[in-house]
Amino acid sequence: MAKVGMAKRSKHYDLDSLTDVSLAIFRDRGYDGTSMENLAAAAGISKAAFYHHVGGKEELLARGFDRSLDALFSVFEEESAANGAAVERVRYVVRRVIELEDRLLPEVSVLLRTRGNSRVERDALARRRQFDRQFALLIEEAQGEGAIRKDMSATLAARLLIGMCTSIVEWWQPNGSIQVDELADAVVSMAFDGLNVDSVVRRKAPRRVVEGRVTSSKSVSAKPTRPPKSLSSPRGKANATKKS
Amino acid sequence: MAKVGMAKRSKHYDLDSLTDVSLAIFRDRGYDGTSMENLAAAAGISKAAFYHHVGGKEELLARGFDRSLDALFSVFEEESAANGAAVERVRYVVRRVIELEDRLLPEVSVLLRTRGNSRVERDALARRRQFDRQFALLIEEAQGEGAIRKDMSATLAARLLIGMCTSIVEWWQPNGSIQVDELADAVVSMAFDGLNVDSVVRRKAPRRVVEGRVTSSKSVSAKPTRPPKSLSSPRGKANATKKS
DNA sequence: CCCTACGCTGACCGAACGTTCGGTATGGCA
DNA sequence: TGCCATACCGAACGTTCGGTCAGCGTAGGG
Repeated sequence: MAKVGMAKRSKHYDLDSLTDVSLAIFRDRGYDGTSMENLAAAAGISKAAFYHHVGGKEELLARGFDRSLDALFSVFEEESAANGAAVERVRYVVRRVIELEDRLLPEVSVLLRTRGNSRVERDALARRRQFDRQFALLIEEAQGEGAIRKDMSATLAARLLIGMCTSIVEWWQPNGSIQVDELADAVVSMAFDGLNVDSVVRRKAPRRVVEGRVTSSKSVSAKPTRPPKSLSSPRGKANATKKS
Repeated sequence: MAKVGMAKRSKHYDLDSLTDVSLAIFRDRGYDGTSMENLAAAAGISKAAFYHHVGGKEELLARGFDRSLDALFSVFEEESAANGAAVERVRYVVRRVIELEDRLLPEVSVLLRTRGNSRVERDALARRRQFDRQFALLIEEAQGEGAIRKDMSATLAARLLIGMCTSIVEWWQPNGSIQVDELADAVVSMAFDGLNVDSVVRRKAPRRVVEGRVTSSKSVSAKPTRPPKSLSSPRGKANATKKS
């Protein structure tokens, strides 16, 4: 049980970093399309050595699911998601989800692509559906407060809105040319104001306008309180090689 | 070569119907998560019998890709997508894409989930990216005509818009309680008018308003010329059984 | 009534899968 | 120095994969 000094002495691999690597590979080959050989190669060790640190393929998947789902649900617990006008809470959750997609891109991608072929996957799907339900409830609340149009069912609006958010993981690359905040602004703005030209000019919210144009061309719509820069998860590197 | 009367005599399986079955299974197990045994079982025949009709697993995938991509690109060729105001053409394409997702749900689902693990998949991805590029061009054109806000890049707007559309395949079920037209209306309306309460009341387009409310609570925004009810593709039935 | 062509089967193939095992190198501590 | 836990490897495990094959039953034309 001599664990003292372990973290220092062992300059080698640990479950967390191998999970990082694995999820990155899962993300771009798909879980079923990834072999343990792929993962070991990406980590730079043999398959057997890989198994020395990792319980199995499905454990890695489960850890990825937990990472994203825990992060997703914790959003609802946050101050700005629990108090205030429902619309603002919706906006806040949307922003936080997008930030999560940036910070936990592989985890969220893998979660969103899961089809429920195993027990682990089905459990994750159930939790995810629970999240969607909770989000739809928020939308409904905002409708009740008269802040979101009622001519569309809350369920449908919620599906389309989180659908727009989740589709981001398909093309998003962290540390790319576009900033996460810009992206979040764009999504919130498009979702609430629409793409029409006159969308920007709103009478409802007080917004400074100069000669018929909004003063800032970027970061349009309302900005709620900024979320905290907390939580864990460092990202590992991985060099994958595709087959065929 | 006595092919006369074949179609009549052979009341059994053909490539097209087996492709239908296979794509349905691919849709809910994922391509890599599906075995030929799964497909044969879903078709109700032995694996060997299945191979009697089908060239191989990848052929089925390729046929699915072709079905969706051909249908997707043919949308651009249609009258309403080629002529008129760019915004209307955007709206039209969005509607047609949603209809395609309804009519070719398995095909489109499989296409959208492809990760490029083989030559066939990479080719399909390339074609799909080409579609997205063409769509972004349309958006750009609409911006140039002053019909879509310019404070968001055409690329980003295109990604979010088609992202909203493509996310539909994750939960949509044909012949469900909600109609395809309603869905398309909702998407177009949310994308262009936004979710804000005052979104419905627009000064730009002439729209009848009674006491500050739009006359119709459903089917809000503009409706372009209806697309044709053409093209092929009957759907087959399949009873899949999950593993684990 | 036989012949042939076709639809289909069970038995099977080599390869790749996830996983395990026997064994070796290493490095901190007794 | 000797010891042992740890990190790692090559090889192989049993299973499942995508795919093949020789042969069987039968329908239809001669």
